[in-house]
Amino acid sequence: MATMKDISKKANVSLSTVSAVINQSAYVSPELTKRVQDAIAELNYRPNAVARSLKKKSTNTIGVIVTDILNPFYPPMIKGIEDVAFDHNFNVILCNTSNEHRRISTYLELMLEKQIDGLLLANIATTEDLKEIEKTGLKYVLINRKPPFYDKNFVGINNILSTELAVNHLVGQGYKRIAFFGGNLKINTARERRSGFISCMNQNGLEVDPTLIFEGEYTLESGYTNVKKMLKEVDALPDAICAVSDVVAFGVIKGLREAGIRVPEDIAVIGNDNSAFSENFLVPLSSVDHSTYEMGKLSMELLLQIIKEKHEITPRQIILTPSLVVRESCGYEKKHWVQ
Amino acid sequence: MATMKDISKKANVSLSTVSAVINQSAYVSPELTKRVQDAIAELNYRPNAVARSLKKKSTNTIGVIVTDILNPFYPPMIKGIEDVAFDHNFNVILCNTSNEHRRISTYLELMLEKQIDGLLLANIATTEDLKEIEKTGLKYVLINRKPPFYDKNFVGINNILSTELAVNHLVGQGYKRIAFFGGNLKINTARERRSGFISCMNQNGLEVDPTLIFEGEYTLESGYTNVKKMLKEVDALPDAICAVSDVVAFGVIKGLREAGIRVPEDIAVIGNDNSAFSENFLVPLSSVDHSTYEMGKLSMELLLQIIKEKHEITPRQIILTPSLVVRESCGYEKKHWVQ
DNA sequence: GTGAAAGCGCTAACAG
DNA sequence: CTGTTAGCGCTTTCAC
Repeated sequence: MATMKDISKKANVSLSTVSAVINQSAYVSPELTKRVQDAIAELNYRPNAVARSLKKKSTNTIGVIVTDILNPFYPPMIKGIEDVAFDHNFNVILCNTSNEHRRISTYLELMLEKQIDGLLLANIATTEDLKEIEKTGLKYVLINRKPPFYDKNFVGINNILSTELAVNHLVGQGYKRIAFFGGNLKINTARERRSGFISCMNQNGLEVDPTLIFEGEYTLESGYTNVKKMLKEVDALPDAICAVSDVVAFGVIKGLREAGIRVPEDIAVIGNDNSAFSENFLVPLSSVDHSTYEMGKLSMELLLQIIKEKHEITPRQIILTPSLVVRESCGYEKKHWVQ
Repeated sequence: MATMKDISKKANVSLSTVSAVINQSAYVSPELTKRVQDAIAELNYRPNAVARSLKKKSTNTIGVIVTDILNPFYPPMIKGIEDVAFDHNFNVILCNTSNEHRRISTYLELMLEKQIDGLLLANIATTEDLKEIEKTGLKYVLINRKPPFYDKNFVGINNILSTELAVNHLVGQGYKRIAFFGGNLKINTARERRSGFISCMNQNGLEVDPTLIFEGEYTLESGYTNVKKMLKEVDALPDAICAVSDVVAFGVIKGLREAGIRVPEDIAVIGNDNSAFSENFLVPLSSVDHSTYEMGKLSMELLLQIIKEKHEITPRQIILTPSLVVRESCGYEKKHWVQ
């Protein structure tokens, strides 16, 4: 691999002149410029980014940590991140914890050693995790979930509104006895969506039956086991189910079907987050779109800003607005009866 | 950020002693070792990987280039790559071309400048692309697709066998008039799957009707438009359709359903590659699994070997064996009538 | 405007 | 076994 030195010899100029034409950081006479450029072309020279990084103390590289790339929630987000990174000549190092929480520390150390310029983290929900991140001193922004009282850089969605949209759709379709299949209440999104559900039910003058509120995880299994539990324990089944996320809704529908209960004919189901799988799920799932691609984009843009600012910039929290996506799982026709 | 120099001062030893304990590259007396370790802990020192890389000319970083991370084909592969990278303290830089072919060149340059140790590329099918890759001089392995006459490092699947498995399943279910919805014949996998189809039909003593062989792309749209075309132009519809990939099968099924044709009651459909979407597709899709996670893992392991070898290692091509996955789209019960 | 020289943080000879 | 030293390839003052 040719180096700057080779170029300077070949072009018969000094190192700093070569540097100046490469970085356009100072005026260089046309003749010298051309000589340098020719030499670069001739030797097929490419600047060595690691040497440059060592000197400049910046790598044009960011890390992104996600819990499970197999979860359809992430690919659009990652794509969003990567797209703006590409436009700014940044590279992204992908860290997939595979839900092994302890991998995070290892990744953090590796990133630190690699001198990345910033970090994007999806679904950090606990104060302990946050502490570990803060300890690195890296610039970062959190995506989607956040620890309690977190007031720094963040991009996420209006979770309360997301369940309100879901509930209102259900109510609009004529459903009244609505169950909620929630997530782990240690996670802010689960708490917010749950409270959105309750307040929206109230606002619609609907009673919320506490035996129809389930806690769980953001997994298909959780939806599945909870629905089985409901089928066994609850006397009066709901006529609709509002799930905290699409994967949970998937589990719900699978459980329902296994029990011979039809969706939406017998029970309607609505998801939340509009995963890529939902459009063509066994029964096309009505959901609430979270524009995760946009989340990825915005978080990367925010991070770029933070990186570029010399002085501490005042934190920004970007909260996106979700939107309803009507498909078939809440009864496509029923709508018309009601309105 | 503390440097080795800080450590050496604090511990009152020389730089090389510090280096020796960090890299365990030479014997250091227990006392000195301890003094160094204490200093490291006290100053919260982390070695600077970019300085090390500059010196060692190796970055413990690899790049992976994929065409579209939104395609469910990739996440398992990426996970496989990332998992073995993690185990070897390597980081992976993700490059998503978003199907913009020209992005490849930019990524290649960026990677080169960043001095990555190796490159993994999924779905490179043309000689031109290959040339560009070769020009970088980087160590690399190709995944899934390969250009004509390519004889270097590669990991993929036995494509011929994959369609044979599909056809045999169809035949076993009692179907005889079978259509093939293929891919772009510029791509080796499409060619191989097509020839697997034809030869397997022959071996089963079945006629292949040329009007029932379609060329297309590896997209949902392609399956959809081709099936519409078939419905319009073909007099005697097939009783089964063998699709070149799962997304193509998705398009086929959507088109069929729109036309009021039931799957599998009226026409059976089988996919190929068993995407994550297939299990819970509108009608659970029978398919042929390609173990893409395994492909990712093996390709990364191969790349690691290549990187470590001093001298040119003889190329290896790893061809995985696909396996049939029976779900509902080929008639679950029919099986029993036939056998 | 151009060139010489110092140094980013680390590794690896090489002496001692 | 420990310490000194010379770079890795680049950027950036600072003289000229």
